[in-house]
Amino acid sequence: MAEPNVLDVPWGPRAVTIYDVARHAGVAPSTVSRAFSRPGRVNAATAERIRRVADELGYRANPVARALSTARTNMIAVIILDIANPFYAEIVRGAQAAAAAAGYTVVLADAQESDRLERSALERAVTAVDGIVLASSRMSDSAIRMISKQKPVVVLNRAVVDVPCLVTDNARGARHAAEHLGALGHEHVTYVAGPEASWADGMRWWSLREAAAQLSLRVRRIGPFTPDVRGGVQAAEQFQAQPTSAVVAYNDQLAIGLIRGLAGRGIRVPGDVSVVGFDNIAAANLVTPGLTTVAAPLYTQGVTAARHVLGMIEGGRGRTGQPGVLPVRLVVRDSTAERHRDVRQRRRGPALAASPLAL
Amino acid sequence: MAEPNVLDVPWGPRAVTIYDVARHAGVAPSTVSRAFSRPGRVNAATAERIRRVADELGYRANPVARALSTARTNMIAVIILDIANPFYAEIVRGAQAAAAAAGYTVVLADAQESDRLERSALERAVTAVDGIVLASSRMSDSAIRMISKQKPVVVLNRAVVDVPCLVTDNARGARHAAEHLGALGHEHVTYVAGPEASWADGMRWWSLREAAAQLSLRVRRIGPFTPDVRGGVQAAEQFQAQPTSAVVAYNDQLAIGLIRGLAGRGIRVPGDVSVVGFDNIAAANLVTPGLTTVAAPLYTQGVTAARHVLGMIEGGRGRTGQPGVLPVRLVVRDSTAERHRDVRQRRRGPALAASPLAL
DNA sequence: CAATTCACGGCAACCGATTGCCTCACCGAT
DNA sequence: ATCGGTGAGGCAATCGGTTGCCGTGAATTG
Repeated sequence: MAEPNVLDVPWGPRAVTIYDVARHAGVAPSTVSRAFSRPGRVNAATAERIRRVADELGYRANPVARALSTARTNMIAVIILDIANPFYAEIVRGAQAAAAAAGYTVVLADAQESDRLERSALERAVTAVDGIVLASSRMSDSAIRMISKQKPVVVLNRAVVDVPCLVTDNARGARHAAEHLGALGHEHVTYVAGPEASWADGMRWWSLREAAAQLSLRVRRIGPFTPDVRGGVQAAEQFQAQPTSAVVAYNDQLAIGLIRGLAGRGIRVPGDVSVVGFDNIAAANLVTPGLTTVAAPLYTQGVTAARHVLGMIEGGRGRTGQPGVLPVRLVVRDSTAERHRDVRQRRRGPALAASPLAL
Repeated sequence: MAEPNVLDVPWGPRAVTIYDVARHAGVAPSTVSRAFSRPGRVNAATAERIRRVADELGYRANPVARALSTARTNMIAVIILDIANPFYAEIVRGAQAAAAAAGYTVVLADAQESDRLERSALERAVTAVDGIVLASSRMSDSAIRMISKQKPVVVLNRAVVDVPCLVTDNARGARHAAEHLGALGHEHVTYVAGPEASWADGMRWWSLREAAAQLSLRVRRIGPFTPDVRGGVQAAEQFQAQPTSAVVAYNDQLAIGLIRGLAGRGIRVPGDVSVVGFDNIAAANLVTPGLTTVAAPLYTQGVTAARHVLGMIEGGRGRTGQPGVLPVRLVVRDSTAERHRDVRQRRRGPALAASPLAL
């Protein structure tokens, strides 16, 4: 009778609050609140009764109200550039696991590779969450520093002065790639570059160059290309103009696209050209040939980043000194092989034959 | 002097509120609030002054406080089963675009294929967002109905009575696949099943069966398998015991894994076996051979779902009658071909030769 | 036995924005 | 001169928890 007909109301009667519970349990609202959030503060029997009443009424704390008074939302944002990029999946998983363990929820925001969208996502996030993991960003260093002044921020795969960062060991990765190719007899390596705004791209190219110099390999760079399969196909066209027997690509998508593009031009991998990628995305093991690539501990990176943010939320400022560096390893699959001088091997390679370069 | 040293405070002094703005502008807080949210309600000159002061002070409305009094968070949750599953990427993109257009933010929650995690994600979401898009779910119908009583919910790729749903035309998709295979001369099709809890799996198998009957094809079913590449590799083993010349897989990952697994056993696709997948994930076009698959308008599905949820939030209940059905199309690539009776074609197929079935 | 501590629960003031209602000033119209 | 209308702004309640402080009765202590 006093109960309104549930079917009439759009989405149920207004949710039950601590006030409802308090009334039914014959206590003050504050006691209800403490019964849940301050164990030991209220008498065990009372707490039990409150909990029972709350259960019967179907009470759920309103996180918005809680957030307003505590200034804690118990959420951290993970901002990724592109949800379609499998690279982020493991990072997100790791962050989610670490956050959940600490009672936090991860909200994911996808910037869709757009500076503008990233900004607006951040704009909202900064006021709505307790901390932020920027899993690679296209924004300027100073913009990131700005955000970092307002909320705990950890930046991934990029070094920003005065902001806690967590990067993978691109230098060592590039070195591994160079050594691997060198050991296979390659003497000339092309680097297929990703976005100019990418910090990782700079690191990878620079380190590859460095390593190549030490190993007496010659390197050159083509690009930039958009870091997806399409970009790789485009790269193939440009590569063909001046081919080399070995390629290191900014990431796996580029590498995969490149291999596709080469195949379309009758250039075989690894028969004619060896290709190394970066990131070890799931697809790297799906394509034919399997892609040799530099793998980073992505899950661990996610966990570490989230823990760090959480630490900054609870504690004080984070270490903003040197960026944390995560180890990498080279996963050797079938896209790299010994260099072949033997031209007979190339069955359908007129374009290559026309090239002045000896592969 | 009165200003505390910014460097001393963990994350800036307490954010500036409408009260600060009001004081500096010499008006009441309510006027500040209206200046922003109720255009025309305050004098243009006053509004302008308030806006200027707010800018100078760096005022940003606190979404939590706003949400508390309006009972609107302006967020919708999109819950996906597995962030690593590329299938969801386009859906999320579409939902995000539609939400953004309406001034809403999408928060993504990844259930990691776990009923428990999905539940807890939902548990939190239900109180923290205005509406929910369940992009496929492993929960029970009744649990979903429960949630749907509390907040606007739209379910994707699954039909739940009394809850607004949006599915792709699995029946037609299965028919297309069957017709395509039939036209290529295949007479016996194996369905490689996905999770039993998947509504889509049931639909696909059932419809395939139906279509096959009409086309006088014989079908059988193996599985269930986990809907990832690994599952597909396992399926290959089981398939080999009783091979057929054509296969329809629950989704692309399974199809890709199956092709891998078959290749490892010397069975070639499409030479020996034709394979059709579902979903048309990005990788379907990356693998070799390119995967023939049933494609659905995923982006559109995301847009539609979000619009629907938004409509329910603003308006009343949603239509819960028949589920909306989105059209599909068959993308023919290289994993399907004419059936070969010719055994010479199989160079390394002893296992197949041992089979009693004529392919 | 008096003094003090302690456990337990209630009161009420927040958190920051929104909004219904009221007041006041000023307008033209009667 | 009076009245109704209207534009502009302020007051204060409200959303639902949280938490500092206080009061009470009981237990502990010297």
